[in-house]
Amino acid sequence: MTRMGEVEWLSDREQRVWRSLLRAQAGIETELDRDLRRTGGLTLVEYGILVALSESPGRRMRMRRLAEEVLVSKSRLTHQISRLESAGHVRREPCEDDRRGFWAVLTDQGAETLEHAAPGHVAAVRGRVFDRLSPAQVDALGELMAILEIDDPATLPGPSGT
Amino acid sequence: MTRMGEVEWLSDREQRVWRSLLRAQAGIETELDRDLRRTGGLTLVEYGILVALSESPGRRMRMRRLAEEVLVSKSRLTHQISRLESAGHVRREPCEDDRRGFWAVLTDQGAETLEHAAPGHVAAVRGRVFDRLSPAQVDALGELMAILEIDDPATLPGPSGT
DNA sequence: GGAATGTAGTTGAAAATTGAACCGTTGTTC
DNA sequence: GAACAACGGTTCAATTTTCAACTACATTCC
Repeated sequence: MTRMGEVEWLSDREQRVWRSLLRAQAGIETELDRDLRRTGGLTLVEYGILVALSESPGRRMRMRRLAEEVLVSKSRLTHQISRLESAGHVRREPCEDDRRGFWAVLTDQGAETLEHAAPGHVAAVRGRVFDRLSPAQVDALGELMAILEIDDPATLPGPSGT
Repeated sequence: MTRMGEVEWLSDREQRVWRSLLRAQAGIETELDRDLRRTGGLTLVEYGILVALSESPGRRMRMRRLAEEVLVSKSRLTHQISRLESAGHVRREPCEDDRRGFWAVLTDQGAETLEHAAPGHVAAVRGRVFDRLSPAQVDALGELMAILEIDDPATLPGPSGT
């Protein structure tokens, strides 16, 4: 079907699906971000960082790990944490057993901010996504996103898998 | 179910789906952007702009309309177009019948750049999305994204609709 | 026709992001 | 144990994005 040098174009159907996907993506992100910023005083990424920390043992996480968790570059995380630090939401602590490393630690104030922001954000997520879907559709969405979130196409089951 | 002042939290299932969604979103965007930048010398947004123009009659579009089409702010579009203009991909033309307005016009060079970038990008989209899904799954994805791309929850059919 | 109001698009400065270069530490290899 | 690669994290400069004015034209309404 696909020959060397030839590229199989997207079908009309795929084209439409792809554009819907892009629009849905953009819409969800910008709306939730705007909402969260307004009601909770946080960015979507900042929120993600605080959540990750709050769920981690000792409310702390190494920078590298945290960067992977929230899917941002090392550099960006450094800046992000600096801002959160000067806002009092996070504190940096040197790592005992690896003197290159630092812990990003959620402060009480940060936890408070998070708890304050969470209900509104959850409501927004519901309104933007889950309230629109039947349970079956949520399942379908979960299945699809599980496939699409994987970076490496090699480790995949599925139609092209066998 | 939902009482005043109370917020219904996400179920475990929803939580997992939500995180998958976020990761899939981020993964798709950053990977396709990186790829497109490397092989085509364009940003995902720039690509979107050129595509929109190429498909519009006269290869041109008013700024406002274009901004809506590619889902960026007016301001950002101005800058974006300025860059594309100084790269020779786009040209601005004053609008005859509305002297406030401008056309963003795709140049031949821009069209060429686009055509050169497209195959690689399409291949990347395939690899990142469609090759991983069965036709039935593509249909399901399309249905879901069609629901989620809509901004205004009011104009919705669906489970909460009646 | 003229005052008010809305719309198209730009500007400019502040803030955020990127990417490469960098520093100090850790791990590995011989 | 010395040399060297790899890692964790920051820094700096360049680029991009954002947000709030702002200009100029268009539209409305009396």
